[in-house]
Amino acid sequence: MARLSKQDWLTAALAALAEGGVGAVAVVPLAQRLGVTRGSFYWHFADRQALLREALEWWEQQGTLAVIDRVAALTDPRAKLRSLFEIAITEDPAGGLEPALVAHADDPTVAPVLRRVTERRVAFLTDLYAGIGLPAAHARHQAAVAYATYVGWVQLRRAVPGTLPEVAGDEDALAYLVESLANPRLIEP
Amino acid sequence: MARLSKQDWLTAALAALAEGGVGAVAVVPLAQRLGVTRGSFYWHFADRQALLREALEWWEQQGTLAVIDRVAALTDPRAKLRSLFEIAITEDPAGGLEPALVAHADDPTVAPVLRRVTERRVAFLTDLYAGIGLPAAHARHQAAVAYATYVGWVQLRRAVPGTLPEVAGDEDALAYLVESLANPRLIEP
DNA sequence: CACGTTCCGTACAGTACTGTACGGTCCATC
DNA sequence: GATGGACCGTACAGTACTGTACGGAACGTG
Repeated sequence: MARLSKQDWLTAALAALAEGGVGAVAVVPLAQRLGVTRGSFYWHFADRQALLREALEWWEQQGTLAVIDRVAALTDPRAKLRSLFEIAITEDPAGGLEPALVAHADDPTVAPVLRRVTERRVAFLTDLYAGIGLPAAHARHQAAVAYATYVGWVQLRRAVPGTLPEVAGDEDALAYLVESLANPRLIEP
Repeated sequence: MARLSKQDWLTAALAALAEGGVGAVAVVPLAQRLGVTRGSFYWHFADRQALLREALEWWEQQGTLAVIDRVAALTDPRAKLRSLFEIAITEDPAGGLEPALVAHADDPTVAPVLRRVTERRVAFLTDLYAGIGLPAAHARHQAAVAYATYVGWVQLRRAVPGTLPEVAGDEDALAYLVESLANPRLIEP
């Protein structure tokens, strides 16, 4: 398992990030897990932060845009909503990475990436809700609520898996969640 | 500001926990912020983990049970729901502490506390939803969704405050959120 | 005002990590 | 089969933290 590429370090960094947060993206532990010494790392990257930055950029490209593209291919707006939530909830873009990112949102390296991703996703959601007939402000509110639900759901699945079986694979609960988000009540503010 | 009590260290620990997570509950930085040296700490506590444990226990007592008691005093079940969400969202029990805890859910000290709190809250929510007429399984699902929304909401408020004005004090969005959670659709799974 | 308790400062030892410098190894290519 | 670039190991210096040991100050009570 000798001779690593830059990408090896990036994927290892994302895995560590998902498990232990920003603090876990440390050179020594990663090197041990990869079976090399830090000599390898400092050849590929300038420093610890460079690794973190590049790993996050890679995730921003892969994880977020890919899903949006897949859903945008559909035509029926309500089908788009259902499909989006199903994909987002069940596929779990990068194995519990999101909770870790949200948790370290104050980190100067994480913050801008998280900001961009959140913005893009909520904007996309807002469009979808507008597409099924919600007025503008209404759609924006519903998008915020729906995105919060998504964030909380993956967060809980990771935090208390045994305690809350609903968030961890229960078919009925999942269907309920998707329907709840795809069919918002038309509440007058 | 000399001569501290044990409680001084506990509250300082909770503040640090909210800001920087479990890793920020470190003796040296806390001592600096409190204007003393570590000599003080090791008189009050056996070690770092003792501080973390006692701080979490204190939070579990204060934060969670108090809110439930206040809401339980009301009679109308739907008013209970509204009141609960309003309190939970606006008062923010302990200043962004929850996101930090969820983030470090794998920490052996955090895990049991978080498990108990989540269990208690979801059970309480389930009762409330059953109280407004939802059948049992339905109520449980809705409780999970609602709690996820709450978790995500406070999480987002802390993570991307500028980006998502909805989650940070917007009156209309807040009202929309509360109504969404207090008036679930009656979806047949 | 002595005196024990409560609380804090300081010094020491130990651990885990970050960066840097440099020497060495593997490997394709010519 | 030598040569140069890609890759890794090792040693050194520096930082930030945890615990422990112990001496001493501050304080309330007799």
